[in-house]
Amino acid sequence: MFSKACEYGIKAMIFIAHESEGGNRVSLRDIAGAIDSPEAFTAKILQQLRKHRLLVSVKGNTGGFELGQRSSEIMLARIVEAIDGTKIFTGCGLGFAACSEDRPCPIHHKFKKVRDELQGMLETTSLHELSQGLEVGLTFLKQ
Amino acid sequence: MFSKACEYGIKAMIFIAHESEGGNRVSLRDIAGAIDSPEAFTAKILQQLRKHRLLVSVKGNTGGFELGQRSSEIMLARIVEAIDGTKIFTGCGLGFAACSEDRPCPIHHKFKKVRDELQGMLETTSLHELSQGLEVGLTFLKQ
DNA sequence: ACCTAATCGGACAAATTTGTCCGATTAGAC
DNA sequence: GTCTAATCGGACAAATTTGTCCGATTAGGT
Repeated sequence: MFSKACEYGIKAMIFIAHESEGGNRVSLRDIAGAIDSPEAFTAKILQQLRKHRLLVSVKGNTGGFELGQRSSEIMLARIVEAIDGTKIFTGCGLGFAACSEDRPCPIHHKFKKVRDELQGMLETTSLHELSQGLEVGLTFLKQ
Repeated sequence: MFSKACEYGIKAMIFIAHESEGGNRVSLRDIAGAIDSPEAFTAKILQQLRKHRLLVSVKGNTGGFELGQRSSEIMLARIVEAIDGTKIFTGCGLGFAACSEDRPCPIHHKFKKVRDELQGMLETTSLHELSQGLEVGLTFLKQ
């Protein structure tokens, strides 16, 4: 469904949101440790998120990452878009570039319904909401 | 969403269903031509589908492929399963192997809802239904 | 000034997915 | 029997995704 990079990206953003409720900056090492991801690979993904302004980074001795906006304003859809692009929201289920209402593939209408529900879910779920689940111990970022 | 192999597999099965309404056998060459797929790669995918009894193949001069069951009995879910496995139906949105109701990842509940709708769609959509759209010119296997 | 701990970026490596090639086998048509 | 057109299977190649390494830069602490 999502790429590995996107999975790491979502986990990282949730962790950063959770840790920086009090405005704390988080280091790459802490992030990779918290979400069990390869550090160098995670760094690449955080760079992508920074370029999309979802993160702010600070270099130097006490540097690290913070959210680029308030956690309640960052929706999952923005993270997925930044890493995997919009194909998951708009792409054809059978991979056609020009599949459309006018010239639909055989599964177009049925697939669109599911795709739209996925997009709706991602567009309405904020990091704030997800970090709260962590806070109260209802959900987990590690297994 | 689906792998390229799975996309080809679905297209191929819809085409075979459509062509063999009258019991006609279809050659690999015809299939790959009809769905614009690389012939040798498509052959591998058809072998997988045959091993899962979704197809029957006949070797020799007048050989080719036919459906292993009636088109109304073959649901999309069986094809996806045969090629991509069941991870798309049961897998965690963040990639955890042991994500569950007991120890859910942060997006577990919201993701499960979408995943279940996808599965429901695939479980209730038959090849017969899809080949009818082709027949009346409402849908297309090529662009 | 120097040390240290952090991000940044480019080049590289490994793994997976996608795609190709070719020889072996099969069976119908003549 | 021979020719031909088809599937079958294994080895290989290309492309993409995932992951690693390392040197450069940055800035705080002493």
